[in-house]
Amino acid sequence: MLADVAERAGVSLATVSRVMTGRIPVSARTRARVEAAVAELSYRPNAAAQALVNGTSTVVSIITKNTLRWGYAATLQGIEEAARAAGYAVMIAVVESAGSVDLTRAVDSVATRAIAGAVVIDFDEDSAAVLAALHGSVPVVACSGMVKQGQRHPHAYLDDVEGGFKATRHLLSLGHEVVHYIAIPSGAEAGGRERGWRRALEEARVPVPEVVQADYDPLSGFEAARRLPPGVTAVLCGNDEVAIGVVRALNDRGIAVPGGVSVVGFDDQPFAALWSPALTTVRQDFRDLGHRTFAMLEQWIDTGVRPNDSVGTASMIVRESTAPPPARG
Amino acid sequence: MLADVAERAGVSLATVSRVMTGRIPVSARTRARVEAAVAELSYRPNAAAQALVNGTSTVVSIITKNTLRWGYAATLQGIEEAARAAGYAVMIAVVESAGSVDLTRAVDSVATRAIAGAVVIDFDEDSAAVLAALHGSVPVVACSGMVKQGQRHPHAYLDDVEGGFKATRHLLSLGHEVVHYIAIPSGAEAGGRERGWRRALEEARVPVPEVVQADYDPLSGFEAARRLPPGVTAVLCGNDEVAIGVVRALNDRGIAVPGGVSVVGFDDQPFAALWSPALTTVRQDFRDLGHRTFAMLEQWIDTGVRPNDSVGTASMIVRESTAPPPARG
DNA sequence: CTGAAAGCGCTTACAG
DNA sequence: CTGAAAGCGCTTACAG
Repeated sequence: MLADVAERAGVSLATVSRVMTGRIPVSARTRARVEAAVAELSYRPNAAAQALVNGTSTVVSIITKNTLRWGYAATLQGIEEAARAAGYAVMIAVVESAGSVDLTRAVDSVATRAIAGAVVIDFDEDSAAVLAALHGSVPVVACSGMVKQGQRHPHAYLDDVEGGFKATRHLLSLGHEVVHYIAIPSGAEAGGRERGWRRALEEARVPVPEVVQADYDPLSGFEAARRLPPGVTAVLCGNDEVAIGVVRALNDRGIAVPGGVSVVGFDDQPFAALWSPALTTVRQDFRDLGHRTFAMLEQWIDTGVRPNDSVGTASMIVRESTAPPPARG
Repeated sequence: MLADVAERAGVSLATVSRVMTGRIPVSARTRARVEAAVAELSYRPNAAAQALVNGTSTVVSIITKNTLRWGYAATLQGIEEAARAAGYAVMIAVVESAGSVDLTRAVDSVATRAIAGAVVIDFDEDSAAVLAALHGSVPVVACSGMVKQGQRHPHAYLDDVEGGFKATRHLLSLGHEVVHYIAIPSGAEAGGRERGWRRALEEARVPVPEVVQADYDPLSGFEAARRLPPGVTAVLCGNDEVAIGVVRALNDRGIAVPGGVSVVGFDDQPFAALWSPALTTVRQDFRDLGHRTFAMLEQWIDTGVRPNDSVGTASMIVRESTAPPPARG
């Protein structure tokens, strides 16, 4: 194709290449001729050939377990935005399980593709497994909900521990004597939330009840709420969707929120503010997490120096679903 | 790199290439030697070189305006799943606006990258603009919420018109005399919903009230609800999130749902079933839409013959947010 | 069954 | 400022 342009413009391949890359001086006349030819032929360089000769590419790969759930999708959006702004195209590789097939695929996606770097959304154990299997041909940066020491790859973090801690403190300060936790599936992210909850209870020298396990969705929250022991007055949920199910289950049993039980969510999804009752929750800025993660990757690609970790903060959003515990009967 | 393997195994480049591609007979002994060398060197073929020589690639590109909102994200997930199952890697190109920069980028992403084909999530005008600008170097399939005639590219459809129609019929059959519509931003998808609503009203020879415009999010639904005229008894919303905001706005004015006003959502997002009241809504299977879209693309890539359009169906999910209108005061 | 050689579409020293 | 040539890492006729 380059050859077509060269012929049309009456110059050599090299010259066309020079005006396309724009790095080396070309006379104005020649440049104009070439540009005209490019336009007439609506020529587009072949990315594969460029990648081959340059040894580098302008694509980055995002490795993730999921693309639909709020935390993942919002983080993905943040990464994509930042990558696009920096002129990179993005590939996405989904690792559905830690099975060797999926893992190999994901690892290959960074090893065999001509990519400039990769980011892994390290929110769960499957992504963590991929991360562990990634050996450094290109820069790889990860993001996660909980600060972990001794990671092989640089990380951008959200502070889920702080989030869980603040939420639990909030409930305690309202006068609740016990705060229950309904967990989303474990992995780094959930782990941090639970850990913050536990720490707040321990610091307050208050009993730490058994964790009730849910999945990510509202229905699992609904079912988990049934497994809550009697006498509960406050519950922190692993995410807002679970909280929705919990509130509904409570209401169905004739228990008002927050009159009978206080409920706190996690994430501050868009619907949280408009729920009835509006959900008290912990806001995590996943999009910013994505921005930070990509910024680290870009810096690494550009300068060759491994970036430092980055940490975000969680903020408490108090709305209508929490209140002091009901007076003892 | 191939050369390293060849040297290590004591064979020619061609032989290594043959065992890698597996298409041409190689003696068992040679194959074993090569495979051993591949393993020892943990050799991975360079995708750029392969793409260059093969002229084809195993990546498909997804072009979309958004990756976070429910309809887009669920469709994206469906496409990705199907692509992965078929052995394709996926790139994603986000077109944030119809501005020429964004448009050019998106078009280039299919023109310059070595891709096997592309799918565009044609839910809005910006994606439609990209679609219109795509001229056929590789197969391109689109998906959309409303059947449109005379499309240049094959489409997989959701039947939003049917969905809007069914929802409106449901409200009418409950005894409502007027059904209002709160629209999400227009573009193909929203357009179909509105069209179905309008058709149901016209068929019933009932007045068609003015459309109230919202955005995609709950807050915009909340605000839109304030612009509803007095005396409303039934409202169909462009999506579930808007419905959430509408319910809340109504409640804040002391109007019960469904006691005072019936509200219907659209999409059946996971939270809809656990809402209070549980949301009556129209289920659209976006994930299946993604599967169908990719299947069409794959067929086109494999057989070279342009696929036929595919149409899905919308189903009505009746829950708690709809009821007969209140008795006249 | 296996090897030597050409070629995929570019970029970039190296000469002029 | 511009061109001829080599080379990026593979695959695939073409000979043997």
